[in-house]
Amino acid sequence: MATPGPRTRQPSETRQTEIIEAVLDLAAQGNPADITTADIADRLNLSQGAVFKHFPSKGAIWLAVLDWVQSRLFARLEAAAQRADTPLAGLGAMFMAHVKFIAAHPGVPRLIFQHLRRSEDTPLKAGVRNMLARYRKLLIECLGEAEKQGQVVQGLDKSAAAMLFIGAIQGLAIQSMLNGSSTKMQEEARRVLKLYLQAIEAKS
Amino acid sequence: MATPGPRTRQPSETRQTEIIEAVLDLAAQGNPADITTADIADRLNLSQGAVFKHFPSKGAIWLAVLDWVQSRLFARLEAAAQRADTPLAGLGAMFMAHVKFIAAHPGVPRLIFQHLRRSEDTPLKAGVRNMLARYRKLLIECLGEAEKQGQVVQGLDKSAAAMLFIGAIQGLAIQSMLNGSSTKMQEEARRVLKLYLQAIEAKS
DNA sequence: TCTACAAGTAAGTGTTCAATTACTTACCAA
DNA sequence: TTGGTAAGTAATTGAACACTTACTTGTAGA
Repeated sequence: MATPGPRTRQPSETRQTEIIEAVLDLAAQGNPADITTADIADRLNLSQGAVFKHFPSKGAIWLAVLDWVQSRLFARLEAAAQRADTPLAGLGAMFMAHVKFIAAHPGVPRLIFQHLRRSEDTPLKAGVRNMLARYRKLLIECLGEAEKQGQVVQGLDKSAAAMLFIGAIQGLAIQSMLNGSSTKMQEEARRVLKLYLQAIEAKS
Repeated sequence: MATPGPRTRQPSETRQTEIIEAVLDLAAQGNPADITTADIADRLNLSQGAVFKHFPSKGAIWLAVLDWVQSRLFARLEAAAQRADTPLAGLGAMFMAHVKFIAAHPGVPRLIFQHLRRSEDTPLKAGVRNMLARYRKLLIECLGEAEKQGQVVQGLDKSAAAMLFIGAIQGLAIQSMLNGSSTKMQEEARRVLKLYLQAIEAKS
């Protein structure tokens, strides 16, 4: 038995991951901005004050969550790309992997958008920007490979293609945030992806 | 002279529009969630309490702002579409008109995303959803016209095409929110639009 | 001119929430 | 066994903020 009775006295490392998971769960249900340290504590059956034994501030929690998201998401994206046979198939696989990730963690888009909104340069926003830059780079590499192999039109505007790719996913994410259900999302994603590929594929 | 000296004692209707403009200005500078009624009052050289002479609650202010945005945006979109010669040109004109609107009112995407984040169904969120539905409908009509005239591929997935259109704009909006400058946005928009049209245009 | 009312102010109230404090308890190593 | 420390609690603090209240003032219309 791993956790007998009411969980007490976990090492800080464990608590930190528990807190991150709690935030993701709470973000999936409601407005991330409304998540309080008391909400987090409740979910772990802890007192509100105990949260601050494991993170120095609430901002530090957001940073840790962002870090978690980034490492998990990119692990999935890169794995999907490498499993594919061709660069273009890799792009498609990344698209669907990303959509799957969002469906599995519905709180993530909400979190991202929350930090985007601030116009000052917080560490949070820098983290989001960094993540998007990394994403663009990954996409442009893939597109470059595809161009070499003649899978996409020669002289393709790869920067614009990356932007449209990310925009398409963001559009889907927003759609699922609006109607609250991510059930149809997978199917819609397939159709949008198909259309996207029309824009970049080498003409037959 | 319309406004001599320190403005005092304006009719409520005037104040209401002043408040809406103040909110848009403040949202352009910072996090909309951080805008307080005191911030708004400061900007109009009023006391904080005076704001509530013109709106019953802060939520009513958000609703009024959303309404303002919706009516202005759609006026521009529809005008752009009608000025164009063909349905496809109309789509392009709408795209650029929307981007221009965002560049002119950088606070608007922030406001929209703010209300999207809540998962409960607030009137605000319903308003945003309604606006997006109206947008989709407008796009699908345009695409239908273009299909009739043979400007786009026959049997085009118009729903997916509308989604990709909106996603592309959202991607651009997020981009400009991230780097804080909307200067390059117009140029990037042109390139993304060109790519988008590749996806739907009838093959020559 | 005067008066009713819309528009304004200043000073609260109540609540929410992050962070702190003072204290307690479980656990591990010597 | 015992002492130090990491993990926990309950209670409090202080700031922020939406909204209210009691009162004042400018102004349009009779």
